[in-house]
Amino acid sequence: MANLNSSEDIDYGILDTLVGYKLRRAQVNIFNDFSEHCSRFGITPGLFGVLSIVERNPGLTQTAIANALGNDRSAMVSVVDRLESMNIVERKPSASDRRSHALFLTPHGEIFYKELVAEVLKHEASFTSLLNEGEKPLIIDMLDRIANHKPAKQ
Amino acid sequence: MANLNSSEDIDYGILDTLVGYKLRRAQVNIFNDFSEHCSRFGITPGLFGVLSIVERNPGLTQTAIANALGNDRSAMVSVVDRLESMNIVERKPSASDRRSHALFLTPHGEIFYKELVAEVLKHEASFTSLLNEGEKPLIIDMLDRIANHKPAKQ
DNA sequence: TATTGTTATACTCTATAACTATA
DNA sequence: TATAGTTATAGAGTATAACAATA
Repeated sequence: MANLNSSEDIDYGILDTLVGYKLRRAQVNIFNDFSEHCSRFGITPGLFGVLSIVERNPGLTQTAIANALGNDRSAMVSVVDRLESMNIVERKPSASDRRSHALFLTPHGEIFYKELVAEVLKHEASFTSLLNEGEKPLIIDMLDRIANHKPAKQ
Repeated sequence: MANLNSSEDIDYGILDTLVGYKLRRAQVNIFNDFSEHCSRFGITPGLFGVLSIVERNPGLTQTAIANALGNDRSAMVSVVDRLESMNIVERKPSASDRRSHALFLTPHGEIFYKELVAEVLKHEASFTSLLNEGEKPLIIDMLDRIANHKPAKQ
């Protein structure tokens, strides 16, 4: 009897030629591995993005960070709440604008982030090992092109 | 006064070197454009994936399709319900196993899918135009490697 | 015993709208 | 008038567990 559940004989048709579909499958797999690596830190890919921006750009506002990451500022609230509750990030009143909060890593956050980055780099190396000489800068360049492409509305 | 909301001067640090982060940004952008192109069809990237598998592999069970797409079979229920309510897909009783449903495109679904593919190919061409000679097969190959990589648990 | 479709459920992510305090 | 942070809310996507029918 034919095995209707085997995925070996599946014809993916056009999906095998679509960059978007392949991007999706790759992104899900690499994010799952990231999450496994960083679960002991309690850090998800989204939290890591915020931490990385704060670490390199201390004093930015929540809205600036949301814009940098392409997210809505409303989503920043619970993220920063979580990072503050973990004693990794702190909100400080902005000197120039009393509406906004300036974000900084705490002293513990600085140490935490360094250990976290070491784990992230292990994860990254595992995937980078799949790429041949010169392929990593090339795929990052291609992904930048795709990420920044804004087709004209029709 | 310094503009804390400009994303021009942001230092992305390690994020600029992480394939996972770049994949995420690229995938979000290309999925948004896909959704805009296909909104008049009422089709999301996820629905398109199911349709493409059904069209090329008529008679597969819901579980087989979920496995092919890397999703859980429980998520197939509402997806197939939606596609049936749109008269695009139909569940037929499996001849060999009365537990399972065999999925097929309806006659209208066949026409619908052809028109949909034409729109998807416009979307795809817009992004493929960003890639130079030989880069598309290369990025698809790299994305396949990343999608299929299963690091040993540590 | 195992699998299929299903249901109920829950969790994350994301986005929108509206409010307040400030600018 | 406009903006920052916040709150409430809602939708999509995804996953787990359990159940009835069937294998």
